[in-house]
Amino acid sequence: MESPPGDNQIGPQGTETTIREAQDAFVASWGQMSGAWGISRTMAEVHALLFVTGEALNTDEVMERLQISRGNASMSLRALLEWGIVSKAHKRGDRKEYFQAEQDVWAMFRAIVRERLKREVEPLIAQIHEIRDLTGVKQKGKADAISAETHLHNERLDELVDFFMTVDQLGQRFASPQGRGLRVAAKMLAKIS
Amino acid sequence: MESPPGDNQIGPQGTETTIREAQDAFVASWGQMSGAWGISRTMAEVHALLFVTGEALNTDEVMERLQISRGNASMSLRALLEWGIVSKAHKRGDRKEYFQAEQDVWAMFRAIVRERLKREVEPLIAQIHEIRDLTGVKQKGKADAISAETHLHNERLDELVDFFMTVDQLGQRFASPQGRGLRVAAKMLAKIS
DNA sequence: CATTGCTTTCAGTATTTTTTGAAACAAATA
DNA sequence: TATTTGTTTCAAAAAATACTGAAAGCAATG
Repeated sequence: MESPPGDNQIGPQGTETTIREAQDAFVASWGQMSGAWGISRTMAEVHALLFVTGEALNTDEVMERLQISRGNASMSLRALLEWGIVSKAHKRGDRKEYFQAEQDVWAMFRAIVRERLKREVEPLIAQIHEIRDLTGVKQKGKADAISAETHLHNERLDELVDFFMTVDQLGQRFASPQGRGLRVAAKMLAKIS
Repeated sequence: MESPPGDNQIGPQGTETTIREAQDAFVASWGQMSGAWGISRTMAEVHALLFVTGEALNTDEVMERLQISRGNASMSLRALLEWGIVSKAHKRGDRKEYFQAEQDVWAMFRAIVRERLKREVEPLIAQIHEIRDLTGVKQKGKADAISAETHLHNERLDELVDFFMTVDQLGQRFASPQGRGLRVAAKMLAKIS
């Protein structure tokens, strides 16, 4: 069970324990980000585990490896399915359901962008629009009898809506399946000094 | 004190109460997003209030308007200062400190991007690098005696680091003061059908 | 259609995060 | 330097969130 001391490098002997250590470290790192990402620690950890092992695991394997309850594992896996970054798999001769993470990093982030637009950006746009209507519907024509204060208020909200609509459109483009092209564009853009 | 019924439109009479309603609605909407954004509800609400009023407010005004404690207001304001989206202001003849939100929406999001890169992306890159080193430092040369499993593991982490480094570079560009140009680029990119 | 194997749900519990409020601190004025 | 005014800190309390485990649900097999 114990690995030879000082053996944390490549080679036939220590490989498996080292990989597992690396996987655990990755799960912990990913899990730490959960707060900033607005998801639960477990959800991030389950995703990290599936991603870093690259395997299709069943609920019991996830429970065992992360030491979490069945309910927690089940809910986290379902949430990951809803985000579209984990999919179901089946093994012949096995009635269990297996789960595997999207392995293409860019595809994974496209799914996340798609989902965040749907859950955050688009509802916000709708809500700000409603709020905007409280102080007079947008109208290019006459400058009406609007107080200066109201005018500034309206401008602030309009700018915000405008920003989020731009983000939404850019995001949609990135998130679309054809968005693959953007990967190249992004890498080029990022490198140009 | 009471506004004429049915008067939620423009005009001298109901303007002030309507603006306040709109502001409160905005504060509530923004506050709802706090969870997804990984910040506390109060912090989002304080920011929303400063942004939507466009005024420089002092701690007491914020406490009163949002019905929160002094400690909470103080901590939220400091956090917003650290994010760089709220700044201090002083009024002559007044010893209180006033706080005002960045009003330029694009500048505000540049600050947020800058901060998230620093707090999330860059530490993640460093950590994944460390984890990557557990299973052999990146070396283009010889393909060594590495197991297929280790090889795949390494490839997964390398892809991830590569992705985050691209995001970091793109983000830096957007977040830089010269990133103003990107605003135009983004709007154009978003519109091209 | 009863049984078995597996998954989901959810009320109760535990944990984590956020908020409060009062004391300590700091800075300006008398 | 004492006093007054304003800000920050932080232990304790409250609130929100996440997790557990057992029961209910569902579907495949005998």
